[in-house]
Order: sequence, then C-alpha cells, then structure tokens
Amino acid sequence: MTHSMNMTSHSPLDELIAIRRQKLQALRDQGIDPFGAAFEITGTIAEVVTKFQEGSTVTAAGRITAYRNMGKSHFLDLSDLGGRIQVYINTKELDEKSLAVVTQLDIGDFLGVEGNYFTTKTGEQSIKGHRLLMLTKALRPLPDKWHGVQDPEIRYRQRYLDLIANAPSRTLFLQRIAIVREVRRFLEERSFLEVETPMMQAVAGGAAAEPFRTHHHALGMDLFLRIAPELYLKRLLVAGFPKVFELNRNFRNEGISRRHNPEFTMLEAYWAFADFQKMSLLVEEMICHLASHLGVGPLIEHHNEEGEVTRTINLTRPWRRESYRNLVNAAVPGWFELDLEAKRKRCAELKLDITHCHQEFEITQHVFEKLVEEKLIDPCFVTQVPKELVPLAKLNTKDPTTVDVYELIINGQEISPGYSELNDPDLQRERLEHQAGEEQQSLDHDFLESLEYGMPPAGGIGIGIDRLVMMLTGAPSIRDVILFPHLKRK
RNA sequence: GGGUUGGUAGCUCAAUGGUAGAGCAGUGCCCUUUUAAGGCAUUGGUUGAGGGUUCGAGUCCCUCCCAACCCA
Repeated sequence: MTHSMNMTSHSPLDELIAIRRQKLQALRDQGIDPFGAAFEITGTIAEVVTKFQEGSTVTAAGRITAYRNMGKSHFLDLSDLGGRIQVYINTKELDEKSLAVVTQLDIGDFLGVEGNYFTTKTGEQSIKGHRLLMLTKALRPLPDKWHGVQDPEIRYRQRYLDLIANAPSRTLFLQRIAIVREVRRFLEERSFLEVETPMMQAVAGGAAAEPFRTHHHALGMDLFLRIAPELYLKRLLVAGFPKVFELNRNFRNEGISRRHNPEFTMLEAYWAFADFQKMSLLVEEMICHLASHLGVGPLIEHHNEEGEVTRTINLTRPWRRESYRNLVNAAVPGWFELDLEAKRKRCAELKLDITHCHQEFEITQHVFEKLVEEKLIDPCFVTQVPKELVPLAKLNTKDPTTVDVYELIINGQEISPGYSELNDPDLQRERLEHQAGEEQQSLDHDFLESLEYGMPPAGGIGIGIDRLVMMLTGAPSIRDVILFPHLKRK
C-alpha cells in the first residue's frame, strides 16, 4: 500500500551514486572542493615507493583502491598506473579538513596525501598521512577489488574500468606501448625517417581491401580512408628519401574477428637499394630485439586461462626460409603435378572448402593458408610466392612465375610481408590495370606517373603491429591489444 | 552471413519449472598496525528486451538486442 509513495524510481546503482553525491555535498558544505586542483607530488607511486626513507616527508597522489578502517586507524591503498602504496591514517592526528575528507571518502576517489614514510608493525613500507586532499570524488562505484572486471563486454567497452581493475591488462598495454616505442627507436637508429602520409586518399591503393568512404564538403569530393600508405611512401623513394617508415593506422571495411579490427596499426618501411632478403634480416633482427627488450624471448610461451602453456614460439635465429612451393608440396605431396580438376578433388578429400576460389592459384593459396600457414608456429620466411598474389613486387629472374618477396609467418599468422619493390613503371601499370579490371577509376595515376620519374630499386616491409603484439604477449584476441576496439553500439 | 555458448544486485558468481541467493562493494555500530582486515546488523533485483506455454518461468518455446568462440 505504500507503493509509489516515492515516484522517483531508484535503481540500486542510483542509490550508490546518490550516497556518493551526498558525500560530495558534505565536502562542499565544509568548504572543500571535491574536484581539487593541481597537487605537487614527490613522484609517481612507483617512484615514491623507490624513494622510501623512514621518517622523511613525502607527498603522493593516486586512486584509492582499497580501504581498511580499524576505528581510529585507517589504512588505504593508493594506486596509479604503475604502483601501489599503503597510507596509514590516525584520525586523531588530522586537521579538520583532512578529517572531513577521510569521513567522506570512497574507493575510487583520487586522493592527495602529505605525510612521512613509516613502516608498519607488519613491516610494510607505508606513508603516515598528516594531510589529505580530495583531488577527485568518484561518483560511481568501482568494480570488485578482488575479481576485477571479467565481463569481456565491459572490458572492451569501458576499457578504463579494465585498466583500473585488472593489472594484467595494464601490463599488456604498457608492453604494447614499449613495443611501438622500441620499433621507432630501432628504425631511427638505422637512419630511417618517420614520415606522415595521407590517411584520406582519393584512391585507396596499396592493397586489396574494401575501403571506408567519406566525403569532403569544401572540395565536394568523396575520399577514402587509406587501406595502406604504400603508394605515398614509394613517392618518397622517388623524391629521394633513402629510408622511410610510417607507423600508423590503416582502415579496412571488412569483417571483425579475433584477428581483425576495422582500424589497425601498421608499420611500413622502405629502404632504397635494398631487396626483400635484406629486409627479412632487418625484420628478423627487429622482432628478436623487441622480444628481448620485453624480456620474453627467445622462447615465447602462450598460456590459456588456466595458466597452462598452450604454445611455445621459438625465435632463435637464424629463422627458417622456405619457398612457397616447397611448403605446399610438403603439406600435400605431388600437389603441383595435379591439374585443376585433380586439385579440386584433392581439396574435397582434404575437407577444404574452396567454393569461393575461382582460379587455380586461389585454390593453391587456400591450401597454403589452411595446411601450411596455420601450422607454422616458429618464424618462417615464405619466399618465391606466386606472382598472382603480389602485384607490387619484382618478378624473380630465375622463376618469373614467382616474385621476390617474403611472407613472414609466426604463430600461424602472417606477421609481415617484405618485397623487392617493383620499380618498372610500365610493368607496374600493367599489373595494377590488370588487378583493377573493370574498376579503372581505382587506379592511382599520380602514383604511376611518379614511377616514370624513377624509383630506385628498394626493399619494403609491412608489419601488422597488433598481431605482432599478440604474438609477443600471447594475447588471444586483437581486441586485447587495442585499447578501444570497435564493437556494435549497444 | 551461419553455428555454438552466454547475458541474474555496482562487480564476481549461485539458484530440478515451485518464496531470486552468496561474497565483495554500500549503509549503521564496535575496533589505534590492517592488508581479500575482523565482528554484529542491514540496504540493494523490471533475471538483456518483447511475446508465448504453464496453476506457476531466471529456468521451457518464439522473435529481437549485445557479447565470446568457431565457421564462411
């Protein structure tokens, strides 16, 4: 009978928020700004921990991640991205405003602490807080302190909660940051110049993929988000840049999966007067360097959720180099002696679905993907690739049905292709026209013209950074290595 | 696009078709060295959304939404 006395319906979450808002108001009533100002700190919490010296003064700021109230003694954990320190508070020793802060604090608040280093009875190096400042009041409750956030949907949609609550996620993204930084350093040490080329392109070239379309109002023209920077980087080879690289996003309007995000980070590097073999050595050296920089090589172990080792990748150099033909032949002996009909029949026997394959090289490529690529765990440079698969590389002089490229496979995935770049403008035009077929407007004529001014012979590589990070960290999904992966709107 | 699994309190998870529960978080009280603090008490639910079957649905059926995995 007392139902609907209160017309405002309160969800449990609303009640939790309302309580925090009451505390917010209580702070304001006592002249305290619950969203405080700049605060001078001794350093990050990790630095504060390192500088521990019994008795000396210290200031620190961070988020309250745990709170243990013993009556007049309070203990709280103050955390930031890289560390955690315990703060001890004796309420009898606090000034009025600090006491007000303690009374109104919640897990999740950002707190500033002034105090002295001291060691507790149980031996934990802590800060004895004398003055507390509310730096930011959190209005919503944080995830479980012990279990963190498990729900993948929350982890991906609200990454900030994942990063607050789950230390492994913090570690992984710090590793990704370290990898990207180290790739830049590695290339810069070798005199590669980092450049920025258009992400909005009138013609989306340099790869075979469905582009995103957008529109520029002032120019009155449709543009595409780039699917690769390749054709612009090659213009820079024409311009005389001897070593260039770009490390940034590509966009492909295709399916989303464990291995695909619509936008992904790609490294492309070009080296004048080099070839694919030289590039393969560069990549081999780079990836081994990254692994040792992270402290994970040369044996990289991937684990399942139970912590069992599910896969070991051996990065010990030198890496294997094998021709496409040999690898397919090893997987399906006698493959290349079969005619088209026999190949189809063989695929049926092998339970391979080739309904989407129209040409012979596509069938062979399907066999390669399913029976070779997915089984190559340790690094392998696949060379002598059929020319139909790669329109932008030089033909092999001894076997002109293949091109001078490598495809580096690690962990059953293509991690990096490397080419001896095609610099014959006539041959390049022919190949691109053939690839474009009916869609001649998708030809980048300006690029083709630039080649006629002369592009030096060059080696080029691409490395999918997301997949590289997956491989090095053992992350099972690309969504785990991208801070804000794309999901459907809820 | 197809298949499988899942969506229950802020978080982590329970619940033969038969009164929707626990831990943490929250609230109140006790507690001056805790650290997943402890003790006592206590609040909190449109079970993803909408239909249906049934005396009765978190549970069974249908449609839809979102996610994970597999396949294309």
